[in-house]
Amino acid sequence: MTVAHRTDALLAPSLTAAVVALRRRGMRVSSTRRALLERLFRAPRPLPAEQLAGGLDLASVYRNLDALEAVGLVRHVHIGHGPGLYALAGPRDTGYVACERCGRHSALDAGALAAVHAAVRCATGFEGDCSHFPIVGVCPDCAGAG
Amino acid sequence: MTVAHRTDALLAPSLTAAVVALRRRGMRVSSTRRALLERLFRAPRPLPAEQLAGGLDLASVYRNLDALEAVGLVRHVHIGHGPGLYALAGPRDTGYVACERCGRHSALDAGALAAVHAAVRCATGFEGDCSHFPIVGVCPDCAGAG
DNA sequence: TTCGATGCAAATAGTTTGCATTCTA
DNA sequence: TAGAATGCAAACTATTTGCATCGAA
Repeated sequence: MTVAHRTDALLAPSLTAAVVALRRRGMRVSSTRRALLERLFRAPRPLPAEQLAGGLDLASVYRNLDALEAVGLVRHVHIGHGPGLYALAGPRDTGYVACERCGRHSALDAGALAAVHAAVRCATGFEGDCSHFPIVGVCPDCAGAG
Repeated sequence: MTVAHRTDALLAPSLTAAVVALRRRGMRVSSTRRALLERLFRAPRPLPAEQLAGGLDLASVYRNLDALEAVGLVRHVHIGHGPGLYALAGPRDTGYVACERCGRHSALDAGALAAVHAAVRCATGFEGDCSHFPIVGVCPDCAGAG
């Protein structure tokens, strides 16, 4: 059984759609930005900026990731140590679980999210927000791989 | 209603107990280390190394926090952005919720933790580990303060 | 032909490491 | 008095910012 990198639909289902979305916002589509988008669409899992850069200027990559995230096309995950991991975004307001070994993340369905929120709220009074900072754990693949 | 900084017992309930625990491990109790421990016992909430240092050498503080954490007396929390936050440790294997605004954290009781784990496992197959990387959210105080 | 995006370099925050010196056990 | 811990300085990683230049719309 394989764990999907994304279990929900992308906000922009294709590179073309993403480009259209950007232009609609008045944002330009430079070669660097297009290259970054292509890499994001090809990425099998959330990746650190440095890995997404691969030759592109790191500062530009960070600026682009910020811009794309501000527009809602990209999301980043902080899993404790190590660099932030970036991936194309699905719809907001979902909760996520991220693997602390490989960085993959998976969405929680509405029921699971409600159950988590209820347990947390009831035990502590906290309002959990797993959409920006996911619950960290170990995915089945990594658990299996020891 | 006030949110407790720690809802569980400390591993070392007093400075004296902590010092004894260290010596039993063959660790020395220098003035810097003792000062750091005092500050940890006085801290009303998890604090960044820099704040715990306050005059002490930062490098030494980091080395000490690492050493104390290795021994299990201290635990640190990463809440996305910002520096790591350090606090005296309670018993392991508990789950935690951390406030992304003020850094306070609160333990999940066994029932709540089991509920969270079950929801996460069932929805995604992931094994959540909220003891090292807590669930991030907003505590009642911060939520109230807007 | 404008102004958003780029590339380079330098700055920053948080943390770690090297090393000679100090001090605890 | 051995070696753990310290303090200072320098290295390091991840990220941000300043600025002159370039290029997409």
